[in-house]
Amino acid sequence: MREVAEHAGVSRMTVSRALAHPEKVREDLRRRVTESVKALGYVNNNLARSFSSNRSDVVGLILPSLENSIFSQTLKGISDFLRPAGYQLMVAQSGDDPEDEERVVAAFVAQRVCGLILHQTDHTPNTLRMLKAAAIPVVETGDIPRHPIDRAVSYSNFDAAKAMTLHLGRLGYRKIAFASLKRNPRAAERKRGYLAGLQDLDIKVDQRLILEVPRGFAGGTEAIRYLSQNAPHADALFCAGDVLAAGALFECQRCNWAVPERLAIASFDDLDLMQHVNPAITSLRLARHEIGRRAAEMLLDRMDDDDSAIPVIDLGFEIVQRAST
Amino acid sequence: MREVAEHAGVSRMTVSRALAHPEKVREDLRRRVTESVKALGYVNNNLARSFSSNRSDVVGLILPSLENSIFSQTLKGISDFLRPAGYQLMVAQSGDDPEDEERVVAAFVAQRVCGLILHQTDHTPNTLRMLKAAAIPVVETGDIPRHPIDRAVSYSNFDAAKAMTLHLGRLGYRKIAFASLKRNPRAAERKRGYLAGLQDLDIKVDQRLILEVPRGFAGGTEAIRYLSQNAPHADALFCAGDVLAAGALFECQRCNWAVPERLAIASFDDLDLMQHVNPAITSLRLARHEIGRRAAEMLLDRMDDDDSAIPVIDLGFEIVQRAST
DNA sequence: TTGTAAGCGTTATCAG
DNA sequence: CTGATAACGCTTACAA
Repeated sequence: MREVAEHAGVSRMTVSRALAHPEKVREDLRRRVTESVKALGYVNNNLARSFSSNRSDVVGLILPSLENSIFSQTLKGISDFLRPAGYQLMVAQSGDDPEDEERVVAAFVAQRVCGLILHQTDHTPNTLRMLKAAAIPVVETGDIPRHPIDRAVSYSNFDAAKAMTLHLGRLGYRKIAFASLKRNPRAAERKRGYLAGLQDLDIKVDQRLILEVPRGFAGGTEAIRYLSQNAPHADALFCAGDVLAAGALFECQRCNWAVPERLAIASFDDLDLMQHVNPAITSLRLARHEIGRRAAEMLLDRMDDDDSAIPVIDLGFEIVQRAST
Repeated sequence: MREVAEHAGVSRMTVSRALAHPEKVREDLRRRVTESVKALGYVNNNLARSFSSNRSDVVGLILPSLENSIFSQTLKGISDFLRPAGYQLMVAQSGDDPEDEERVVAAFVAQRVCGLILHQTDHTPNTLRMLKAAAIPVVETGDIPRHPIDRAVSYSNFDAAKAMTLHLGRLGYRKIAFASLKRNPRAAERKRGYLAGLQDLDIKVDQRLILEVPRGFAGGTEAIRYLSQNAPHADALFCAGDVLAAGALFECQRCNWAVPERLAIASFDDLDLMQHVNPAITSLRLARHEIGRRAAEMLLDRMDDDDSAIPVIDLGFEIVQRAST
């Protein structure tokens, strides 16, 4: 920057101002500066800037998993909003383990991120302490948290699962099976919603209809195999996981189980895939991209000390009825 | 840090050393420092550290798209390697546009990332200039670059597509259609490979069999509709895109086109999906997670000024023959 | 092995 | 609107 200042015949301070607050510098000087910057190929040192001003423009994002397409949508939503606003995005995964999350939060706080988006609502006491001490805005976004740290943008896993269960009940299904995922707090909430839905429908819980399977297509395959052996009376299967339902459908095709006649299938996430398979799968549409966008927006508002907004935004969901139910 | 130093009764320098090079501090002092750190809840300021030492521990990653599951795999591979090594990951997307990439590179260079992984091999002159000026290690990874900037870890889109075309030829298919993606340099390379394969097979190029479709399942649907109207003589369809092939298969199911009897389908990427659909789809298995891991590894080697490694690593591919061909 | 002093490149502050 | 000066919190280099 010193070189630029000399080249333009002004002080370093003027260069700094011309770059950060152009409106505070007289037109002619500003032009001389920008020309010198270009001539010398000067690249601002953001590290020094952040350090000096004690405020960085890097947002941290912690996702349960980096290779899950449903999180990619949120990631993109966040990035789409952040980048035009001049912010950078740092990512890491927590594997849905609060201890892992704690380590990442520690690293991000050390990195002095200016804000944090957490796709998780369970945190260790240490994480909460660090976040409080760091005093940076935080937006949670995997579920509607019971005790939000700061702000939250999400849908309610409980409400969505309950609504789908009621929907299946309204369609006449009574032996509704539920396939959940192990060690996944959001899937656990969905299971709670499913159980609440059954209660509203006056259907007694049948433990044989509640399963836990691994994630991915293979989990869906497993679910169908389990049902055909242990619970052939099931008339519908509600899958808590993204691609479980598709895996289940593919296995039904192989077993010649007609969907929805032999078994109806409903899914929790409306991936593109759901509307292209045969038959198309009934699912819950969640505004995952929008959640990311809004979370980023909220974070930026928070950085400007805008306390006006509602602390928790529930973006809801939509049941998309298709041929599989 | 001053507070920690006072609390532990040592100099700030000793604290710094105890944290960065524990082996260079006597046991008892080291313990006093770590205890003070814990007692005061001190979090190291990585910004100041990076700024002062003029070397950050943040790696930049630029992907064509953030919401594509095939890139997620690479992203995860990178993250899995970087995080245990104590590095952070900053991500952004380029939309396969070299101009966009240039903007992101500029931002990342300003941020003083210690290395860069680019999932792209076409760059603007300005990007190259910046990268050279910044003198940071760069690993390219979307294809085998003709003129690598620094290092590269990838497979060859050309080789893979050619091999699959030859494979289809060997199976007896002669009217092999190819579905490519618009504005995607990697798909363009794959098309070149397809054409080279045809030549080796002594099959004359039939322009009616070469299509360009939008990405996603819908593109596959479109490909089948196009073929049934304009090129019903096609006996195989080789899809250049990740989910195109699945979309095509689903449309075949709806049209009652038997796969592979009426039309064989081959895919470029071996997503999990490919082995679960009916029939399972023949595809090219690319070590996407491994590419990420190796790219990160190479980057870290480069930072230690390790010039020993081979500049370009071709991780190859594997043809997975399944029921669809 | 530990401590001292200087400086990294920028912005905040205040004076002109 | 512009410029001089002093931080910012850490590490490097050197001295003890």
